[in-house]
Amino acid sequence: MGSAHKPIAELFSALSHPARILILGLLREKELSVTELIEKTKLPQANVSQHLSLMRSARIVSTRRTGKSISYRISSEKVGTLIDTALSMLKDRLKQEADSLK
Amino acid sequence: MGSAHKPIAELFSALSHPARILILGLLREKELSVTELIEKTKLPQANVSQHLSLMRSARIVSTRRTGKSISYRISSEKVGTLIDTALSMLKDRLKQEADSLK
DNA sequence: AAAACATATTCAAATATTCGAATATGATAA
DNA sequence: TTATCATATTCGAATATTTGAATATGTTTT
Repeated sequence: MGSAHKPIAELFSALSHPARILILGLLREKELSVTELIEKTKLPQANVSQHLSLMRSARIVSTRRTGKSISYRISSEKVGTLIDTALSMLKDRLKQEADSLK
Repeated sequence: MGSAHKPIAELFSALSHPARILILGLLREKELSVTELIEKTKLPQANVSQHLSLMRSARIVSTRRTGKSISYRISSEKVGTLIDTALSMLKDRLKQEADSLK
């Protein structure tokens, strides 16, 4: 298996902003419209739309029209896996730090 | 479980550069000195050192002195898991694309 | 058709990241 | 100690990302 470094880095790059992690956390529960995401995140409309657009380009979310609005959803369960693994690493660190205090 | 969005984003950020993915790929096989990493990656010394320093700050690699040189290694198998999951997502996409060509 | 609503895009300013060149530090060998 | 080897840091320029404000587009409702 060759050298997929750039695409891998791009994938992680799409995950490398707190607002996007927040949005993905919400989308993990259920698909949501842009308006709902704006309400739940308290972020400005343009900002939410920009982050969604970036994640859509990176293909970590996808969309469908649902009546008036547009719903976003996570495009693969593996996105959730990535976030869970990252979270698990952070927890490991906390445990390590606690342990090293004796 | 609270809102660890920033640390999670920072972790992914540390993974969001092709040179760093390349380096991590090499370190997955075995721990390597900076000199060895420079040779294997063909990247300039300062550049390698900068990327290593960044990953060290992000705690995805750690170091030890080994005789003359300093060896870097991946600080958790979960870093490998993240990369594998990302790779797997990319493969899924290729399959999808192939399938959608009939 | 006009108004209202939902979402996207553009633009420029602010901020952050990356890079190479040069220099600095630190350890070992002579 | 001086020289050499291995690694790190600093600096400024180039590039990329993020943001808010404004505007545009597209869809429904009236």
